[in-house]
Amino acid sequence: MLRLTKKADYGLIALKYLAEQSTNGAQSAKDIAEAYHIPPQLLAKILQTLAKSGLLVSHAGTNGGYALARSAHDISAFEVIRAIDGPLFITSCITIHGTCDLHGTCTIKEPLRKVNDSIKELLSGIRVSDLIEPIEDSPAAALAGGLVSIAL
Amino acid sequence: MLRLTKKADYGLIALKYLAEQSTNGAQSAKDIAEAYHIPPQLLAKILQTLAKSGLLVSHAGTNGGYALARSAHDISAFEVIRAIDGPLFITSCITIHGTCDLHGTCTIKEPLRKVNDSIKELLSGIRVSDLIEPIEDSPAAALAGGLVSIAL
DNA sequence: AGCAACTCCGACCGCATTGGTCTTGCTTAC
DNA sequence: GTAAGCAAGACCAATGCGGTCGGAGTTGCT
Ligand code: FES
Ligand code: FES
Repeated sequence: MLRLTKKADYGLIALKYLAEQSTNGAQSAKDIAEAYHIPPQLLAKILQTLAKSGLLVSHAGTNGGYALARSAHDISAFEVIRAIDGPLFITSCITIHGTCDLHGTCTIKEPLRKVNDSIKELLSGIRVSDLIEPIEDSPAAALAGGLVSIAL
Repeated sequence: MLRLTKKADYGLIALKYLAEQSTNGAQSAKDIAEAYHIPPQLLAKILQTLAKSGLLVSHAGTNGGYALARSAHDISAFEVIRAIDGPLFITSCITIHGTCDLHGTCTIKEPLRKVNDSIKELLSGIRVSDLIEPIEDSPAAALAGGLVSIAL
């Protein structure tokens, strides 16, 4: 259930790496790929997507590479996933026609949308800076992540 | 992102319908399918899966059909989704080998697991009975759904 | 009991999406 | 000028989802 695509997974790994190495200037796609043993060409394409979305800045040429466009503290996991996997959402009702086949008959559409929003809130509360140093169950953790209440 | 399969969607619809019609005895898969204009054979298979998972009880023969195994108040959305889509989780690292290719190198595995757990908690707090009468933003809603705090 | 209708059940198949690769071209530093 | 690196597109293989088919079992009626 609720599978996150591998591309998004790779994207988050790369983001985290770039956040850690932010002092060393730009990092090439090849370097990141080798550091984690993931297909270089695939990661390159992912980074391009992220760059087009404005999350990364790219610099071509020798000693070029990618760097974070904003501070690691200011990039949410939700943005990353949305940039890579597109605005797909939990309601599978998005067919090619743009709308669900069961336009009026589906009765659980609205409750699921609420759930969807909650998950969105949850992911928006997670920033890449949080991935670097996993804050254990400290009081600050609840504050950092935020509280998500699900109301049907 | 985070797409819920159409099967699970159909399953939830069926569960809701069965909960509403619980007084009228068992309902056949064909009846439910026609009520919502979804492929009958497909829904049949979904109901079979749910029956095998113990969420529904099936009764063959004339005037047979399916009925809820437990009270609608006691079946969570999480159980339904898990029964249909299997125990797939947000970490896409479950290859055919059973474990991720990046066994030690992946650094975001643990944070994502926490997120996964939070979503699980969220879905577990939603019961089929909640789908029937959508409780608007009442104070009881927060109580019913529970509060989910995400702590990395 | 025998029959017929009805419903569940398991196996099967086409297709969309995803993960991954290759080729080509453009930009920049040295 | 040349090598390092990004950018962009087409292209391919496989997983798994959505959907379909025929069969086995059960119930109610005569
Ligand atoms: S199937 Fe379209 S809203 Fe549920
Ligand atoms: S890719 Fe396996 S844990 Fe992230």
